Amino acid sequence: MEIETTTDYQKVKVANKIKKMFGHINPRTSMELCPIRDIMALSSDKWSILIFLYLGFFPVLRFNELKKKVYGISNKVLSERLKTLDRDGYISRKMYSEVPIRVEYQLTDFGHSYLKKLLELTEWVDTYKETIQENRLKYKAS
Amino acid sequence: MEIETTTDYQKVKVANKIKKMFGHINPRTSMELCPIRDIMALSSDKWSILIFLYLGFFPVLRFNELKKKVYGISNKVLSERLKTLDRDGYISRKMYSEVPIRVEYQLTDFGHSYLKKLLELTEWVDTYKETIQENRLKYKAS
DNA sequence: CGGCATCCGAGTAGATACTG
DNA sequence: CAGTATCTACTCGGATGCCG
Repeated sequence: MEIETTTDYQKVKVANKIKKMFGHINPRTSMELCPIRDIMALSSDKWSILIFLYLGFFPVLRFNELKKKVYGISNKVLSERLKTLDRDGYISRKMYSEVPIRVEYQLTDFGHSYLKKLLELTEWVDTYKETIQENRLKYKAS
Repeated sequence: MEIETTTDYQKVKVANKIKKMFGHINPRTSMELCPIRDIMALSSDKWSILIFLYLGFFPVLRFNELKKKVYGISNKVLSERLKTLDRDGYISRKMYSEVPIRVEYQLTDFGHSYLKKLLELTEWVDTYKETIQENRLKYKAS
């Protein structure tokens, strides 16, 4: 898999985007208070990524369906993640007071909007995952 | 900040992309072995994001320069992250055997390629960070 | 200067049991 | 069914000291 070189022009464009976002990039106090990093860390941790992907694939899922699909996740962590994603507006939680109780989760429009971007990053990683494996082997050998 | 609704057509497109990436999405054993999630978790954790952004903004940085900029990071963690990013091919590490020693880090073309995608996600978050704050307030109130 | 080794504390994850 | 409660285990981060 060949990586095209990034031109200086493109690098300047990237730098400008960063500058625009973090205009206050120099004063050290501002950057740490900036919420972007923490928001991203919450919505792109290893479990949340899977939750987003599954809800992007299956429009509606119940708690135990998610638990089965997001293999390896515990009740506790799934519950926490869903609560966080609900709180931040990425997913909606609908409870039906039947017996037994039924709760359905799905992406909101906001969540879909985020997933689109997350998916692009995921696709990049998918495209280059072998490259990364090779890089690791090379590194190990050196 | 208004979120445009995602059309059903777009949702199908997203689902297809996911299916293409995780064609083996059903057998529960495959998904967990899939390295994509772990690669993403490594390169989009809260510290790595800042390292990428700073190296995208300042083309070349030394260890202690990064440490000052990535405010709050410890020697140990910075060292670990840089090693991982170097191993995976995102950054290059050049050592000059002067006294005192000088080590320079910069993004590789591979790293620049990744940063471009990461930046798009970051921009999305930057655009909607107020929305997320509002969502949290609404959630708290409910 | 650029780390690595070591130790320690906090937080987080996981397993299990239990409940409305 | 959809969680919560509890406990344990463990990873991870932070601080410090040292060395080439």
